[in-house]
This record gives sequence, structure tokens and C-alpha cells, in this order.
Amino acid sequence: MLLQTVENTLQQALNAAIAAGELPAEAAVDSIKVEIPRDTTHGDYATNLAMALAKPARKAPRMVAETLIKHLDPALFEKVEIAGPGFINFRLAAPWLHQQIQTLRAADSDYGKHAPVDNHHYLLEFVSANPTGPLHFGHGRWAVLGDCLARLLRIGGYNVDTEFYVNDSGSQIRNLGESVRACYYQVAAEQGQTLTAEQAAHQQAYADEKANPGEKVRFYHGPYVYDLGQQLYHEQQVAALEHNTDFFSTYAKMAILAQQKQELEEFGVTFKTWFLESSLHTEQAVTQALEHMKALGKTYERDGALWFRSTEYGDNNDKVLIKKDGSTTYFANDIAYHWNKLNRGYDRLINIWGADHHGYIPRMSAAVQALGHPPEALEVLLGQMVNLYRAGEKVRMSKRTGDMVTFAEVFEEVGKDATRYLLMQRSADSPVDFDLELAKTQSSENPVFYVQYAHARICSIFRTAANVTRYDTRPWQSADLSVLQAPEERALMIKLLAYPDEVSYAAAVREPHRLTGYAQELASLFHQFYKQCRVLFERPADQEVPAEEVQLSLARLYLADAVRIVLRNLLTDIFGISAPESM
RNA sequence: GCGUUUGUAGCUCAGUGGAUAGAGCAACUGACUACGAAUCAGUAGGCCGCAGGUUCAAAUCCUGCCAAGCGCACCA
Repeated sequence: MLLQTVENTLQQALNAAIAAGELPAEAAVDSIKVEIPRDTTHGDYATNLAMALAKPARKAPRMVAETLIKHLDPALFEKVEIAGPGFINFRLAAPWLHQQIQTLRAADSDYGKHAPVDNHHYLLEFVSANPTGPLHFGHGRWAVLGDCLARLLRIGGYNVDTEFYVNDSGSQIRNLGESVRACYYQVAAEQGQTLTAEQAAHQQAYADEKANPGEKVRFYHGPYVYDLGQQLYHEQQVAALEHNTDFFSTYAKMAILAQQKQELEEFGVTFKTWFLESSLHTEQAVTQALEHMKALGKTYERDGALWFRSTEYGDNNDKVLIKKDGSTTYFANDIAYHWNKLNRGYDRLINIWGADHHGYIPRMSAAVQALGHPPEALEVLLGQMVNLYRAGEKVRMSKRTGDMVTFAEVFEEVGKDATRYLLMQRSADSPVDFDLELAKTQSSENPVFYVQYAHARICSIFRTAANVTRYDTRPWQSADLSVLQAPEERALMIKLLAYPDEVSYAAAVREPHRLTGYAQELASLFHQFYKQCRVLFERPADQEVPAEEVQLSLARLYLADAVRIVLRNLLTDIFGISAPESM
């Protein structure tokens, strides 16, 4: 909240200058931008305010800057200077800085958490894989993105729940059931059971397609399908021979769903709700939603179908809700689902979709608006695809053909912490080329270990401190921080205090990847500090450790602990990975 | 054709209209007889896709073009 503090101070100075008649009233602005300069010689914080005001104030930027500085609260800063074309550079006063570090330590695991920023109730929906096969690696990306975003939003002061939407009805589920049924017959035949003509034919059709997959593949051929058939035979023996496709569909989807849930939980991703699409049909929710749309006058009939006037809300053409054959479209089901979410009290819906669904956004947005909600009630975050490589060779990720690397395999190979970190490091906008061999071979130089190492190193310092015999390290919690004067110490403190601002901004723009950058920078500043500033001192047995060194040692322990707190909060609360005490 | 995302160092990618565009990997040179070398210090590497425009100021905003991914169903 440092940025806010500096901005408020500037705003007060501006108001005072206007009140004193030194700047014209036209100079009043409502948003002041303060930033942390890249170049540390430009101060801890800087603003372009004077340059922005130059035109309305009809004065040279440097003149405006001088006027503003005259009215600044002097307690915060030890130096304020005008630089370049009219930047105002601030250097924070050391006592104030030290006081903020103490506030940080007092907050401990609450440091970085924000008070509620609005009164909305957010529902973040992500992954939402079809229960027709194991999760692939692309789902892993959405899982990490969504989970980290949910953590970030909560810490950033948003009231958010998470949900996994299960598309557990429709033709794909039927195809899955047909596939498992065929595999079950195959197992039964292998076990010496006699199949009926229909059963044998069905099993043959499946085997034929597997042997010669054409352009249009109907069945699922992944190894997990056969496994399910086998598993079912072991559980029920011949009993299932009597059952129809629905039985196999239900059996398969429940088994796959349970598997997905378990994988995600092991990966540290949990959902408040697993919402079944089939529950909408049993409750007639689709019908009700469509009746509601009709009553609102948002639909019309044409060519024997029911259409939604999505063009009223900017879509490029109207969309069909009920097909000529009387069945509802996927879109109609989705409207029912979103209506359901809104009716459950969520007035802000955030969906994470793969970039291949972006053409779907205008119609969904139109539907939410037609249901009486503002455009901002639906927010869709698009994630670009993940291309998976193994030793430079592209791995396909198609469920139908069974030629795929599953998420579980990658997770197993690369590990939870590294996989999560590598996936959340990149912005959702950029496609990821993920090479399995590279991820593994580079694992010891993986960026995640750099951050974790800084945390482990601090823990190690405190273990060592307990064994320092030449002076008492125990009173570090009441250390006098005024002895922290080195540039490395200062840079570290400034960075620590930027943490709440980083959280706030990353949450507002829905970009958790920004915090991996912050984590790298903080770890880097700590490693520099560690190299340059000794924390623990020793002397030969016949010499005393000077009092100044003891003081410095205690203050540095205090600072190191503050770094530990922020690193731990980042790693465990936002990244969802471990903060190891040793590695 | 329309829409959308992307184009930044050899590679993978950060970059909130600001000051000399950054990091990691790869390459090269140095640093452990006191706190963890999974580290640090340094060298080298750039028409920020191209061209215009807006601005005191553009990698960032606008327009056009080039290239790549994705999407444009009474499929799900």
C-alpha cells in the first residue's frame, strides 16, 4: 500500500497548491500515477505528475514540480528531487521505512492480504474438462492458472468461489459408453463368455475403427477405455452383459471424474463445487431458462428453430437455441448453466477458456446481458494452448485417438512444484512450448528452486544463529533497524514493502504470472544482500565480537525474517507450492 | 474474407504511456579456510515484425501491412 500512500501525499500537495492559488484549478486530476523506477538512482518512487499537469497548468513541468514539492508532507521522504524532463523522484525516509518493516513482521502470514475491494460475489470456473478421458496437459495449465488466480484474488480482497463444470451428458458421453461397452465385450469374450450377435458386431465395429481410424473417429481408443472395460468385468463379471449403453456411460464417466478429481487434489487444486451438467436436465433448468428468455422477448422462431437475438448485444449473428429436431443446442445448455450461477448469488462470473473457444464469448456475453446483467458480470479469460514436446518432438494431445501424454504423466515426471511454477510463470496470452525432457534436465536450474533456495537459506541462517556462541542472537526480534544502511539492505526493504501493491495489481488485471517475476526479483535481492552483508559474525577465541557488529547482526536477522515471511506467503499462499526449510 | 491472440537477445519469455528495453537458459571471465556456490560479480549478445499516426514522451495507444496460432455450425 506504499504506492497508495505516496499517491495520497501527492494528491494532498496538489490540492494545497491549488488552494494557495499557485496552480490553476484546471490542474486538478483524479488519478495520480506513481511508479517504482527501474533505475534505482531515480529514487524509490517516481511520478510523472508534473509533466501531466504542464499543459493544464500552462507552466513548464519543472516549475510545476517545484510548486508541488513545496507542499509535500516532509515526514515520508528524506529526499525529493526533480529530474530529467520533470519527473519527481522520492527517496523514502529511513525511520519510516524501518517502521513499515516492523508492521510487515507483525502482520506475518496476513502480510499482503487486502481488505474487501468490492461487494461482488465472484465465481471462477476453470478446467471443466469433459469426463471422457484423463486430463491432458493443457488442462494442467488451466488448473494452475485458475487455482493461482483464485488464491491471488482472495488475498487481493475479492470474494471468490471456484467451480468445475462437468459436461456429463450429450453425444460424447454416449460415445464413451459405447466404447467402454465394446471393450467390456472384448474382455468378456477373452474370458470365454459367449456374446450375442449384436454384442459381437458392436465389439467388431470398435476393433475395426481402432485398426483403421478414418477421418471421422466415433469411438474413444485410449488405453484407459480398455482398462475401464476390464475393471468393470472384474467387478461385475457377466452381469453387465445385460446392460445398455447408458449403464456403461454412467460407469465410465463416474470413474473418470473420480480420477480427475484425485489428480487435481494431488496437484493442490481443489474446487468448491463440481457442477454436473446432467443436473440441469433433470431439474428442467434448460427449459426454464429458455422460457425465461422467451418471456423477456429475446427470442423468435424461424425455420422451425428457436433463435436468440444475440445481435442486440453486439454478436455478429443470432444463435439457435432449439434445433429443428426439437433438441437444445450446447449454447442453450450453457445459458441455463450461467443463469444457474447467477441465480446462486454470483454476480461476477469469471471463466477460464482455451483460446479455441474465443469465438464463443460474444454469444455468452449477450446471453448474460439478456438475462439482465451488465457486461462486466461475465469475464472470460482466454488461455493459449500448450504444445507439449518430448526431446524436441511434438506430442499430440488428442483424446480420441489415444495418442497423448496425460497430465498425470507430466506431473509424475516433473514434480508438483516445478510443474506449477513453470505453468504459472507465463502469461495466459502466450502459448507455451513445454519440453518434457528440458523441464526434467533443467530441474536443478529451474527458476522455482531459485526462489525456494532463498527461503531455505534464510531458515538455515536461523539454524546457524542458534549455535552462535560468541554473542546472544536471541534478542533479534527487538533489534534496532536504524543500523541497516547498506544499499542492498535498502533495496530489499523497498522490495518487501512493494508486495501488497504487487498483489493488488496482479489481482486487478487477473495475471498471477506477474508475481513469479516479483518472487524472482525478491529472491535475487536477498541473494545479493546475503553475499554482500554478513548476517552472523565470528571472531577468533581471543577476541570479542564488537558491539556494532552484534547490533548489525540482530538487525539483519530481523530483515532476513521479513524476507522469509514474504517468500513463504508467496510460495504457499499464492503459488500453492512448498516453502522448504532445507533442500 | 471476418474476428481474435501473438511477434522483444542464439533459445524460452518478462515488461503498468516514461528516464540507458530486462530476466532465465546457452557462451565466455572471475569469486567459497566465517552464515548453504541450487549462489554472487562481470563480458558478450537488440532496426522491440514493418510503415505511418497520436503524445512533451510509444515495445506499450491508434491505423495499415507482413508472419504465425486459434475461431467463424440448427457440433459439443
